[in-house]
Amino acid sequence: MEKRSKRHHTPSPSDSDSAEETRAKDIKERDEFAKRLRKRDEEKVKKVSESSSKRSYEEAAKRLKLEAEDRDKILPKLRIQSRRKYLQKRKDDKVIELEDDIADDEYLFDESILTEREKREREHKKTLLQLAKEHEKARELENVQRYHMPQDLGKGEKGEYIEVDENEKLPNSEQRKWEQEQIKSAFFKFGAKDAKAQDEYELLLDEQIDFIQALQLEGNQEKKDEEKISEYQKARLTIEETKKSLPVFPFRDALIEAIRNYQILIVEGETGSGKTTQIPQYLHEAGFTDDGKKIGCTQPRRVAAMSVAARVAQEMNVKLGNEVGYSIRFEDCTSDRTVIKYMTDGTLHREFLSEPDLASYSVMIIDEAHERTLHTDILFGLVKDITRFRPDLKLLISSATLDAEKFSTFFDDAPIFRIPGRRFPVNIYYTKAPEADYIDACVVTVLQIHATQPLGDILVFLTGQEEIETCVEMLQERTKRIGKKLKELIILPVYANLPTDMQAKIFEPTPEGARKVVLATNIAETSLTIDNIIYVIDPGFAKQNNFNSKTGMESLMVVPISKASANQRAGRAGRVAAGKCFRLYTAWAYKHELEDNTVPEIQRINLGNAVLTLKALGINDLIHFDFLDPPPHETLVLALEQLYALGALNHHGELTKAGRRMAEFPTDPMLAKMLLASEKYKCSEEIVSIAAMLSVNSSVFYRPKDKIIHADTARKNFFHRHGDHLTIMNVYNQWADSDYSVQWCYENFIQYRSMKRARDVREQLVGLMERVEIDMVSSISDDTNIRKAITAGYFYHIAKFSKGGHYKTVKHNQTVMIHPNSALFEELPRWVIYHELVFTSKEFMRQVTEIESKWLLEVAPHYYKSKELEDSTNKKMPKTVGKSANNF
DNA sequence: AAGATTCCG
Repeated sequence: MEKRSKRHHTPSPSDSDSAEETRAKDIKERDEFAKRLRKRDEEKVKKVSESSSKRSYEEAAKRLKLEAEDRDKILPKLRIQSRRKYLQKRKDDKVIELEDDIADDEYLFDESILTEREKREREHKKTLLQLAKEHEKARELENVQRYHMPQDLGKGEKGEYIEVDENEKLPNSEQRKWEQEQIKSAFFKFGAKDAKAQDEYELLLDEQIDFIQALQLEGNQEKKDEEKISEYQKARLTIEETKKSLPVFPFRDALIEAIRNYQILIVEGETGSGKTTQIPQYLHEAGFTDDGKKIGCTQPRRVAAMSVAARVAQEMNVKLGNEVGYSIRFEDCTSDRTVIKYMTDGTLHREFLSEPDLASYSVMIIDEAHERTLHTDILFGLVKDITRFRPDLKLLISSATLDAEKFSTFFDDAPIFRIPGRRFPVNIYYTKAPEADYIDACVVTVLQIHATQPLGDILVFLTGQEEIETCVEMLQERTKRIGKKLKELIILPVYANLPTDMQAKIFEPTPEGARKVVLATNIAETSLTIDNIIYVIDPGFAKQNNFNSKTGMESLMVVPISKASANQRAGRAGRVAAGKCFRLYTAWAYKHELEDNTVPEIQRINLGNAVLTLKALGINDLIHFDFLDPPPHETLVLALEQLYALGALNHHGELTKAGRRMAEFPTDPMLAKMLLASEKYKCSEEIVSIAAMLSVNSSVFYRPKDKIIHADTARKNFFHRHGDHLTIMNVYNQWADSDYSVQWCYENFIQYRSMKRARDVREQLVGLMERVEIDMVSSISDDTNIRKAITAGYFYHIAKFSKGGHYKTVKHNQTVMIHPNSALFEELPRWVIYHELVFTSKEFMRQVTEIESKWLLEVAPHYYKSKELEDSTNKKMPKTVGKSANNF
């Protein structure tokens, strides 16, 4: 608190008596509020368990599958099966809904195919030109000897590149030595064994890249045949036999014994060992649930929690949602009978608010701990603390390799239990020299593999949608040029924003005699697994989000991946047979330029909500909270400072009643404050819609390349003259008026998926508003009230149009700009409030709304003095008459 | 005049 800027009020000593009184009163009210919450929770648990124990298996399974349908990452096989089943079964509402969904999907899908084709033809010439240019560029950069950032490309100036250190050039440099040590076989040349193939391939391809084979990623499965048979047999194996065939099975008894003997155990097991599905069952069988307590297991992803729970329910032959269940946001599929509960890490984190001692659990398993999500990182500290006063609680931290030692140290030297995985060896190849243009290098490598390597699908890791699109175009162009001399190459993109049906294509089996290339973002690193990948191409980059707590600005940058990430990528080649991974960087770069591990999320993002939740859990000293890797000090200070300014903490750093209410919302504290403020301004209906729209990450407007003009005019039809918050409210309300129609979204260039999500979020928020005792009321005719409520939450995010002709933030006096997508881009009002600050090509404010400065004194008198809000010039700002001011 | 990586509550 002491770091607050001096221009803000500080309570003066003379106030202190009455201040003490109000503080005591507030804390009393807070505790009473908390008590009411607890009571409501108990009632809710009763209700839920009554209703869900009645629920039939079919119903539960259907719910799961419906959710799965909605998700993008489920195997199409499953989808087809489930669709068929539905059609044969009862034709209840759910089925009709599902059919509609499918029909809608196909409708959208057909359209996108058409436009794709159109686009391809139209841009054919353009692509050729681009290709030529890029080749030129690559040649120019040929001499560059350094692992570099990809955004350097395109700047086109040699001078921007740093040449290698002189040392590295020396004949006996460390690099050389090291590489020689590592190299097992000589140069790996494509098709070297087959002279004929080699000749043919030289004719086809005018470029090639030399690779060097270095280390091998150890596997423990030797022959493919063996696996093939077992794969075939697996289908006919009984569940019991399948369970026995898992690598974890032989360790069953030893594992149970270890858990009996130690309170905390680190389980190190590779994927495919069966640990996630089997260990909870072993513990259940061994009597860990006899006392009426549960076994909990957290997962970083929703799909994982659902599908693993479904699998375990099947193995145990029980109804999903009864003895085995799962709990994720928007959906709690558990009952009072549940003894094995899978959930997302975020769900458990929130659950702490209602059950801070995990009293209903006998064992808690934190799975996939190596992924180091924000939530698991916080759970580490919380759960470690609990084991101190609950000796009966067992704790398992489950992680894939490498990090186990670190976890062990953190958890007071807990023993490490190792379980082997099931994986085939992967040979790793590095480039001999660094590649100047890794997109081009990817294309060349794909073709090299295609021309010379035995059949098997290829997975290429790129950083984003745009890169993937250009790479797809390049590959299409070059394969066309090569013609029929090579076998068919099926080129498929995958990234999160790709429509569901396009995503599903990557799961379709590759036709006989053809080869599939999947161009993916790091979505393919963990979130989805593609069968039959034999070759992986890894340029070594990914996009990463970073939060700068000094400026409060987020940025998305391309950075080199970590060694851990590189190995995860390589591992994707060894799932069905021995594979090969081609790294488009040198062995030297891998060894010396890549970090061991990716910086954990907790050190890279805004911690506002996390800090509030911890405060609500009664953890007052956050600076000394037991973090595995502590977040930057400034990030914590900023979060605390903001919470104080928002009134969530009092000047003693204690949680206030407002803070306790805010903690109920799974959102950024400022957004939570805005929701609370809607009570005073009688516009909770509108604010809840705005909040829901703000939390779907700006992917509401759809903007296909070939219909940019249509999309932009469609977007402008929603514009509100006072700004973006009211614009997105317009979108939501009109969509609701259309009865949540898919067709409406399509016509208005709105992403249906985002809207659906906004609707889910909105429903949840409405429930939470009731929980924090706020009535839902509407004030649609008065946008001033709505804007005041927004201001009450976001008074930290104010910018003022200055004399220099640009905006400056009030807090940091930092020059920022209105994002070109904003409704106010051409308006330039004097005072604006913004939702977020993002650094891309410039410092942009995203989601901007006009306000009046006097409101700041009304909503945040403790934070603003009238003096600093005075306009330095008395002249009115000349306003551009926006052609786009199209109000409702 | 910009441009979406990925999860999670």
